[in-house]
Amino acid sequence: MIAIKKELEKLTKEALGELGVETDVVHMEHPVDLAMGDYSTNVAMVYSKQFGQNPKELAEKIVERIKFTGTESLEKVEVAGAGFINFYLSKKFFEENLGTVLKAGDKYGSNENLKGKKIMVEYTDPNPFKQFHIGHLMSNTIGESIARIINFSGAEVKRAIYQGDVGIHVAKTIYSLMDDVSLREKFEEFRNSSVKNVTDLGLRIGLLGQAYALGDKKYNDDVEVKKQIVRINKKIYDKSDEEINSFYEVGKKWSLNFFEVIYDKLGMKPIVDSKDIDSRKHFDFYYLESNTGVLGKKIVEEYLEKGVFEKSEGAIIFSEEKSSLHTRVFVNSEDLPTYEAKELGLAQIKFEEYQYDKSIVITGNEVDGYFQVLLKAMEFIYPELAKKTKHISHGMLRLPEGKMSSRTGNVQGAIELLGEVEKVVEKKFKESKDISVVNQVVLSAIKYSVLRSASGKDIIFDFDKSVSVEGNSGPYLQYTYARAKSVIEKAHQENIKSWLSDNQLLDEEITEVEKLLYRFPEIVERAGEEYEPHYIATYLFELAQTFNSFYGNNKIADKTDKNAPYKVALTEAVAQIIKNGLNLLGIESPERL
RNA sequence: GUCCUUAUGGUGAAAUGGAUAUCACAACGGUCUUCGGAACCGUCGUUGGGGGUUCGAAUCCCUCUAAGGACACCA
Repeated sequence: MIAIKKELEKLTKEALGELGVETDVVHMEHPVDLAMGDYSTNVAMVYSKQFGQNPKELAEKIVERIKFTGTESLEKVEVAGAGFINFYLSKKFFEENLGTVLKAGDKYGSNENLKGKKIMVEYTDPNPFKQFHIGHLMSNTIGESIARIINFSGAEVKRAIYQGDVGIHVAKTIYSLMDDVSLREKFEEFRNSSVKNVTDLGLRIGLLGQAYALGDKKYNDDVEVKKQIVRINKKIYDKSDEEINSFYEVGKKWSLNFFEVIYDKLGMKPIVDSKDIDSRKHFDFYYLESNTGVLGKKIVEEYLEKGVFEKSEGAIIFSEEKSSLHTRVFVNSEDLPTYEAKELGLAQIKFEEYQYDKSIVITGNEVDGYFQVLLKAMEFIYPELAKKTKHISHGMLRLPEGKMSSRTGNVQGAIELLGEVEKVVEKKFKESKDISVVNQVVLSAIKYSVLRSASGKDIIFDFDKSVSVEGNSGPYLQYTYARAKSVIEKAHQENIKSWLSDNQLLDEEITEVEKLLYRFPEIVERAGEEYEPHYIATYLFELAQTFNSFYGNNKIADKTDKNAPYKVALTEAVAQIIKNGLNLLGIESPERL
C-alpha cells in the first residue's frame, strides 16, 4: 500500500468517525482528469442516505473535519461534482517523490506484498516434435511478464514448463522417420554427427517437421497407417520397443534443445547459462507428460475405487454428475491416461518438488472448460492444492492473413513471425545496424501488442502498428526512453547538474509528469494482484505521452533556466520508470535506437 | 441443444459501480529552422437491442440478438 494513499484514507476515516461513522472501507481512487486532483473518494455519496442529507452537504462536513494542516504532502481538499472529495497533493510531496524514484532506481515500483510467498508459474508449454507456434509465443510473453511482476512484489518465483513428449503427434513423427526411406537416411546421418551450433540444430528440427507433416497426412488418409501409428503411440508410452525408443530419445533431445534456443531469442534470462547446447536452461522446473502420465493414471485408478471416477464404455471418466459441468475421460479405452489424468499427476509432482503457496498455470482459453472440470476433480483428490491453483487463460494471437490453428496444419511458427517483424523493423530503422537493438525492437513490438490489452481476448497482430513509434506500441516506449536518455546526455554536456533531493524548493508549477510518477507503484501492485500486465502497459503509455508533451513544450537542457536541474531530474525519473515498467513486461530498454 | 466467454467511434483498444466514457490508428487542419521531427497542437466521431437494481451502470441482474469456444476417449 502506498503511504500517501493510506494516509488520506486514515484522515478520511477520522473525519467520518467524528461524524459518527465507523468504517474500514474508504474507497480512494484517482479522478479521471488530472485537473480534478490526485486522489478522490466517494464516501459522501455512500453515506449520504444513512445521514438523510444530500451528498454534497455531507461532503462539505467531512472536508471541514479532515485535518490536513499538519500534513505537508497535502495542498488542499475540495468537494466537487456530485459529492466527490478531491485531494490535491503538494509540490513538496511531488518533490520528495521525485527523490524517491531516483534513489530507488531499478527497484522503484517494487513492493513486498508477496514477501515470503513461493509461487510457481507454468507457461509456454510447447510440445516436443512439434512446432513452437505463435500461441506458445503468446503464452511465454504473458507468463514471463506475470513471473516478473510477482517477483517484483516480493515473491519467490519458480518458472515451470510442461511439455507433451508423448501422444499421437510424436507417434506420427516417429512413424515417418522409420517408414520413409529418405527421411530415415537423413535421420541416421544427423544422429551420427554432433550438433555444434544452432544451425545444425535447426536442420534437425526441419527434418522432424517434415516427418510430422508426412505422418499427419498419412494418419488421416490411410486407415492402415493410422493403426500402425496408434501401435507406435502405445509403445512410446510403455517404452517396450528399443528401436522406437532410440528414435524417440534422439528426436526429443533435439526438440527440447531447440526450444531453449527460442527462449534465448525471446529474451528470457537463462537459469543455467552454458555454451553447451545440451545444458542451457531457462526454466526452474521441466515437466514431461511421459512422467506425469504414469502417476496420473495411478491416481485415477486409486480414486476409481474411492468412487470419484467411474468406468464407462471401457474408459475411466469423471462424470458430469460429480462436476456438475460435463463428463470427461481421464483414462481412455486404450488404457492410456489422457491430458486430464496427466494434469492430476503433474499437480502432485509439482507440489512434491516445490511447496508452493500458489501455482499459476497459463494456457490458451480454448481449454477453459476442461480446466474447470479438472479443478473439480482436484477438489476431490487434493482439495488444498486445488485451492492454490490459479488458471489464467489468454486468447489467440491472430495474424492478419487468417486464423492460426495447430490442428489443420495451417500453423504460424514463432520463429517465422519474428523473422517477418524483423524485416519490417529493419526497413523502418535503417540507421540502426546493431543487431541486438533490432531484436529488442522486434520483441518489444510483439510482446507489447500482446500485453497492452487485458488477457483473455484474441489479439490481432498488426505488423505496421506494432512497429510504429507513432502510436501505442512497444517501440514508441523504447523511443521515448532513448530520447529521454539522450536529453540527459545533452544536459551532462551542457554541465547541468540534476536536481537532488536535498535541493531547495523551486517556485514552480506542478507538471503533469510529476502527477503520474508516484502512481507507478500502485499500478504494479494492482497488476500483481490481478495478474494483469496490461495495467503496466497502459500506464507506461500514458506516462510516455505526457512526457513527450512536456518535452515538446519545454526546453529541458537549457543552461539559462534555473529550473533546468529539476526538469532533468524529472526526465531521469521518467526514463527510470519506463525502464522498470518495460522490464516487467519482458521488454528491453536500449539507450539508442 | 446445454454450458462458458465476448460485444465500446471507420479500425484496434482503455476505464476499481463514480464526475463531461479515455487513448491510439485512420481522416482532416495547424505549429515550430528541432535537447533525437520517429515531435507537438487541434477537429471529427463510440458503450449491440430492451427491461431492472442503484444516489450513480460500459461495468451488476434478467432477456433478446450476434460472434467465438467447450460439450467422451486430442491437448
